[in-house]
Amino acid sequence: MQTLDDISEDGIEHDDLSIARALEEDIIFGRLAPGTRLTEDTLLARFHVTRHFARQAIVQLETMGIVVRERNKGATVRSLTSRQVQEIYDVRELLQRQAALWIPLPAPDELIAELTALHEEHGRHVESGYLRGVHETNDRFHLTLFGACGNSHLVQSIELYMRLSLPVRANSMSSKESLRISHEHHRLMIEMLKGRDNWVLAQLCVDHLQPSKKRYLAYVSEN
Amino acid sequence: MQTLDDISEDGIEHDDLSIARALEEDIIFGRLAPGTRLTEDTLLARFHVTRHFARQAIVQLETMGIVVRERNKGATVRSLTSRQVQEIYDVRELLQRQAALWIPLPAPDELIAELTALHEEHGRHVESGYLRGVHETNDRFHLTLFGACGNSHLVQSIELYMRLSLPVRANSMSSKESLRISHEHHRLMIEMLKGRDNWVLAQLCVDHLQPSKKRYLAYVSEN
DNA sequence: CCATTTCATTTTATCGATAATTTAGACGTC
DNA sequence: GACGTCTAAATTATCGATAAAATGAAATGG
Repeated sequence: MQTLDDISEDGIEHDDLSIARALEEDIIFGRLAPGTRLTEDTLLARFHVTRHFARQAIVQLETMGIVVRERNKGATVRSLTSRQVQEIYDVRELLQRQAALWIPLPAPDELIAELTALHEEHGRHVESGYLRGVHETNDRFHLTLFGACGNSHLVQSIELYMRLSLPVRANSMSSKESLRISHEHHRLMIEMLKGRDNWVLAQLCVDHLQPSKKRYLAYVSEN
Repeated sequence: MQTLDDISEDGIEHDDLSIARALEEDIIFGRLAPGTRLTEDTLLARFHVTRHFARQAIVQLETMGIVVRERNKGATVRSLTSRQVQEIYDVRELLQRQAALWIPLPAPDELIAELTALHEEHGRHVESGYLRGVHETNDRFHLTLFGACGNSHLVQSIELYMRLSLPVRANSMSSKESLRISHEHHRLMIEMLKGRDNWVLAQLCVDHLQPSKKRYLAYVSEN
């Protein structure tokens, strides 16, 4: 297992937000396993920033829900029990289903166009195996889609739960086959946006969440 | 209008969390109007803490969603447009309805007992006009109730949205009549917990939110 | 040999000072 | 009088140093 110390970030200017983003990526790509300790000094050394920023970044990560802090003990990458995963996904499904139901159908052409563009970029990244791009366009796709529901607070909560499920989704990034299935789901969603049936769309959005959840739960139950 | 400077907190030891709580209370009781600026120096003077804690408290309040920060400009108490209130309440209703639906009925006796105790305390505070107590027992009542759904993440999100709607709920604290109605709702909820009909309970929980929302929306529309 | 205490090390928490940024008002120019 | 520029005041952002707390290893006593 690679440790934090092996990763260096020379010559890049960092603030607390970019540190948080970098670490977020490390987690989804499995470079940082759940439970890993995150000491301020390590971040200090890796990102060449002052203690203030390292600290701030950890606070950031905590409010983003991907790190847990204990007083006077520092932070560790959040690790999820299967119970917690179940809970998180129950709420994710609730939120995303409702967002889908609230999207006015048929959706306007600009939205379709925007999503189609994201979808194509996503497809390219899947085929070329550029995981960072896959992850990023995937999230942008969903946030754009759900953004159409018109309730920005709901979208914010959806975003929060997307981050909470980061370690769960990490597994699914490894197989090109599952990425292709996910990509196909996205295509169907765009089709549904052209129609008038919110319920089918909502069901599709919920079904879309199942594979990575199931894969993760199966994975933890055998350990 | 009372300003921040008029309030002093001599002789009390504060950390960032207690400052956040104190300010939260100021907001719900209307002592701090939405839009009010919150400078670090003001908090410094009021709570006699170091800059570090004042700052931390503001960050806290920001993540709690009751304060907005702009870079290099400081924080202001969040003010909600009617659009935002509508959005927040749409999500609140979604979350609380689902939580109610997930509560296993009939509820265990211990839960009934716990809620009944809270309910009685709430009633006493209403009658004696002790608003701080009303607010606190009210929130504890709801968190205990929804906690019975078994999904701690859902409860956390419900809590978040309770805080987001703080300024909305502030209005309803002023009239004893509306507090009594609210109190009666709680009694009905406890009754429902003894039965087996989740849907009635859920509807009651949603209806319970309407008065303060409507009062607030009516209030802002006439200005 | 086990339990307990002490102590050095590691790590986080807190602080006051300084730097950087924004704001608003004074001033001059067109 | 409108417009832009320049300062001074107010305020937040950043920093390095120090304090406090937790941890684990070594020493001590039973």
